Amino acid sequence: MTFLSSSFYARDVLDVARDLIGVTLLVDGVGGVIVETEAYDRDDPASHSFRGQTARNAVMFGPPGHIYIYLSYGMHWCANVVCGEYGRASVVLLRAIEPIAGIERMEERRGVTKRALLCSGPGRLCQALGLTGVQNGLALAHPPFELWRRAADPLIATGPRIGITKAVERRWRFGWDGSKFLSRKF
DNA sequence: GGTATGATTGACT
DNA sequence: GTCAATCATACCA
Repeated sequence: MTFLSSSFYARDVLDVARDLIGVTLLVDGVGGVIVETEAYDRDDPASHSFRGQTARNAVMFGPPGHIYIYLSYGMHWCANVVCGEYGRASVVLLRAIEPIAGIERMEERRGVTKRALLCSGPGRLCQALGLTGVQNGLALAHPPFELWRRAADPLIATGPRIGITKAVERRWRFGWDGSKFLSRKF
């Protein structure tokens, strides 16, 4: 197993979204295998970056390989990986993880023990891993983050993104086909 | 200053 | 399946 290099993120957002499936993500040693992602690009009406740079989405316009975290619906944090060349303002939303390490810590944070409810969904994932606005803008190449290149070669499912009202026709959702830890079936 | 909206979730029928 | 919670953000006046 080896760490993901910084060049991994400086590619087309669709490729990164697909290649992140099967990657192990740990935050302070807590996490598991990414099983579901979504891509958001600059020329994408569903993306936060579509209308240009603001205070909230500034991290999206920075260097790739950093994490963009925002508060959704006033309650839930959502985490994204910045992709493409500097300023491209494209990101991959992390939607679900198969819990592997630090299960007890995740159960404490989530208040549930059912394995499939720990990290299946962007808000749940952030709560389980302890991600909030505090980590917004941090580089994934440094602690508390660890991203290990995937060992297996998963069968990838694709489909329309969840919870959006614009550009709904784009099939920019990626997942590990058949995983029990998806936020929803494909 | 006012208001509509939202990359969600959990509770409930 | 439906729906409320809860508030930062974006946009308009």
